[in-house]
Amino acid sequence: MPKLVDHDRRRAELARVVWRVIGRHGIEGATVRRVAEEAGVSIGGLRHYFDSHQGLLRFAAAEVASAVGPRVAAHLDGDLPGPERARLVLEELLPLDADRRVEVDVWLACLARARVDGAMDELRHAAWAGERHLCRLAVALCRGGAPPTAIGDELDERLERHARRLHVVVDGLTLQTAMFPDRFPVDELREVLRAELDRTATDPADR
Amino acid sequence: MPKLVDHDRRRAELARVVWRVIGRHGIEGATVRRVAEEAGVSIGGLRHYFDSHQGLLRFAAAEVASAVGPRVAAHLDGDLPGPERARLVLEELLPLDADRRVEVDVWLACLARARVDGAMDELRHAAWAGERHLCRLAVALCRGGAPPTAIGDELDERLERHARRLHVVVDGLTLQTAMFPDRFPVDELREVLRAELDRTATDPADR
DNA sequence: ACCGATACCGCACAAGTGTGCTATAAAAAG
DNA sequence: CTTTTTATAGCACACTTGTGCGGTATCGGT
Repeated sequence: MPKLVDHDRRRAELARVVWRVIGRHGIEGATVRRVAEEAGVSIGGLRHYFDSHQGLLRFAAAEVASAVGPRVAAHLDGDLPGPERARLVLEELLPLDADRRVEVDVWLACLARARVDGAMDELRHAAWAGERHLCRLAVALCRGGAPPTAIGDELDERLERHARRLHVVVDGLTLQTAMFPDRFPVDELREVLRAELDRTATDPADR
Repeated sequence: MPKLVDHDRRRAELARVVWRVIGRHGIEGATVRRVAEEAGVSIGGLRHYFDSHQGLLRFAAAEVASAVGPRVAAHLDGDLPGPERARLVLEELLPLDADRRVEVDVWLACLARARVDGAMDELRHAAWAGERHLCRLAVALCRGGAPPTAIGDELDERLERHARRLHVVVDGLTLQTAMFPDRFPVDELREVLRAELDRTATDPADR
C-alpha cells in the first residue's frame, strides 16, 4: 500500500481548501476542478475522498460546525465572570478575524444552497438549534441562572425572549459584517454585541 | 412593426419571472433557459431585452429596490402616530407575506453573488445606505425628532446607536425568517420588531 | 521478492451553460 | 400593397460542469 493516509484528517484538510475557494470565488466557484487544483491534487484524487461534488460541499459545511464546537466549549468552563464568557461564546460565531470570516462566508453560502439542495437540510436545522442553544446559554451566563442542559431545552418565557433577541442580533451581525465588511468594522460589531449582552444582564424593567 | 411593447414594462415583468425562479431554484438555478421557459418566451426573445445573463440578474436585483421604495414611501406621509409608521416602514423590508418573502430571497441571493460578481457592487452599497437611512428614519419617527433629510445624514451619537441596532435587528430578522421560515413564524417576527421599536421609543435610561 | 491493496492520476463523455447569429412573423409607415 | 422596423424564435458554437473508468505508481504485508 502507499502512504496510508489518515482518511478523516485528509478529508478535513480538503474541506479547508473548499473553505478558501468559497471565500474567494463563492460557492458557485467551488467546482471540483478548482478545489482539486487549489489542493494540489488531481480531479481523480479528490474523488477518492469524496464520491460526489454534493458530498464534498456537504462535508465542508459540516466541518465549520465541527470547527466552531470545540472553540465555544473551551469558553464554557473557566473562571471568568459569566457575562464575559457569554461574550466570548457568541463572538466565536462572528467574523472577528480572517478565520472566522471565512467560516461565516462558507456557512452563509451553504445556508443559501440548503434552500435548494435538500442534502444540507439536516445540517441546517441542527445548526439553528445549536445557535439558539448557545444564545440561551449566554442568557443564563449573563443572568446567573441555571444553564439549559440539552439542546432544545427552553428557558422560561422572560429569558426565552432574550435568547430569541440575541439570536436575531447575532445573525444580523453575521450578515452585516459578512456582506458589508467595509461599512461595519469589527469594533462596531463588538460594541453592538456588548450592548445587547449588557441589556440581557441588567434587564431594565424587563418590559 | 409588431406589437410595439413597452420596453421598460416588459423588462420589469421579466424581472418578476426571475424572482420566481430564484425563489424556487436559487440563483444558480436562474439560468437563461429556465427564465425564458418560465416566462413563456424563447431564449432569443429574452436576449432581446437583456443583452447578457449578468444584466438580467442585475436588473432583477435592482427591481426589488424599485419595488420596495414606493411601498415605504406610502407609509411616510400619513396621519398615523410616529412609532406605528416606523413599524410599517421597517415591515416592508421583512418577509411577512409571500411577495416580500420572494423579494428577500432574491435580495439575499444577489447579495451573496455581489461578493463575487462586482457588477452588483454599486447596488449593494446603495441598498445598505438606503436601509440604514430607513432605520434612522424609524428612530426619528419613534422619538419624534427631526427626520434625516438626505441619505447618509447621520443622527447624533445617541440616536445613531439606535439606528445601528435596528439595522442589525432588521437584517437578523431577514436572515432568520428567510432561512428558517418554519422555526421563525411571522408573528414572532412582528413581536421582536415591535419590542425593539418600543425600546427605541421609550429608551430606558439610554444606557 | 513478490503480491495486492491503496492513493492518485487524467482522459472521455454527456449534459448543461451563456452567447452570437440568422431567420421569420407581424404590424406600423409610406 | 410595399417597405421597413421590431419582437420573437431557435439553432450553433465554444466552453464548463460533474462523473465514470481504466491506468499507474507506491508501499505494507508475507
